[in-house]
Amino acid sequence: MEEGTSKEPSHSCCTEDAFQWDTREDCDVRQILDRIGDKWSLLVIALLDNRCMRFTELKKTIDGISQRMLTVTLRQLERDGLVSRTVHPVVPPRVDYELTPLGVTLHATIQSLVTWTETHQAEIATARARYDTLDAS
Amino acid sequence: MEEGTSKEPSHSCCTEDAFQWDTREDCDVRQILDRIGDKWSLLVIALLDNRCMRFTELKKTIDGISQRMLTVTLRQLERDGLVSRTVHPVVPPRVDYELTPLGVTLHATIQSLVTWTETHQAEIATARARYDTLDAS
DNA sequence: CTTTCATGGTTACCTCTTGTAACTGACCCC
DNA sequence: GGGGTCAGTTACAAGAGGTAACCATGAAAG
Repeated sequence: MEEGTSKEPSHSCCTEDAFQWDTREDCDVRQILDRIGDKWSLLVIALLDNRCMRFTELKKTIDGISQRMLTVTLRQLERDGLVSRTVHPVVPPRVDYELTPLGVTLHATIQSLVTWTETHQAEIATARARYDTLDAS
Repeated sequence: MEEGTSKEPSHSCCTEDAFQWDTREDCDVRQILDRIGDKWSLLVIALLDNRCMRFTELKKTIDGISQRMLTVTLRQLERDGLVSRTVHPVVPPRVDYELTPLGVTLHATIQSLVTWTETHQAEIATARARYDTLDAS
């Protein structure tokens, strides 16, 4: 009944037409997704919603980020052209971070992710609770 | 001219009305974003587009993922109620992974992220090249 | 004049997460 | 009975990230 003896080449039970994008580690899409999908970039972009923020302000706002990782994350986002970094030659130093036009286009998508999360957090909490009780049985 | 002497409480140069969501490390939204924004979950969900896939199939498709991390990622997604795991009691074992209805709602958003990445990869590549040459000067 | 403080970092070190590779267990085929 | 398949698990190495201390500058405080 089950054709799982690995003789059957039809490995997928539903549609066969594959994903249309490249999953190779060295392709552009993967490299960009790795950046977006790291621990902090998403949060930084989500916070920089049509306003600029200073380094310390971001650090205070993003609970749990270390100074080093905020620096690293912002440099990467700057390198990707998503965030602009403006140094004001004053003392104490003042550096403003702001989304670039490209960053703004990404912000919209990321915001929808955040919205999804807000909308479905209760369902996920329920699923987790159920999974954990099943595990304990 | 520059009011950067830290006497000014108005730390933001643009709008002051803050982000509406919680950035605390222990809040639901952050925990879910941490899951979504890890190295592999995004890719798994993106690939499970209205079809089920077997473990080995996912492993072959997602270039660079290790067996261990695929196991861990799938278990987490299952715990979150985003992916369903179906074990067929055959030999050799056959396990099908599929998006749950909740997972499908997330897939739409993640797909828009992938689409954004595809659309703007050239711009990002350009930005990176420019940044790197500036750095070398 | 000396001390203190603030900002936006950088550096050394140590921990925790992830990758690597070998092993398992059930059964089929040869 | 030796080798192959699938879906893992385990021990260990490598790499990413966290922690805390330090730096430069100049204004303000004493």
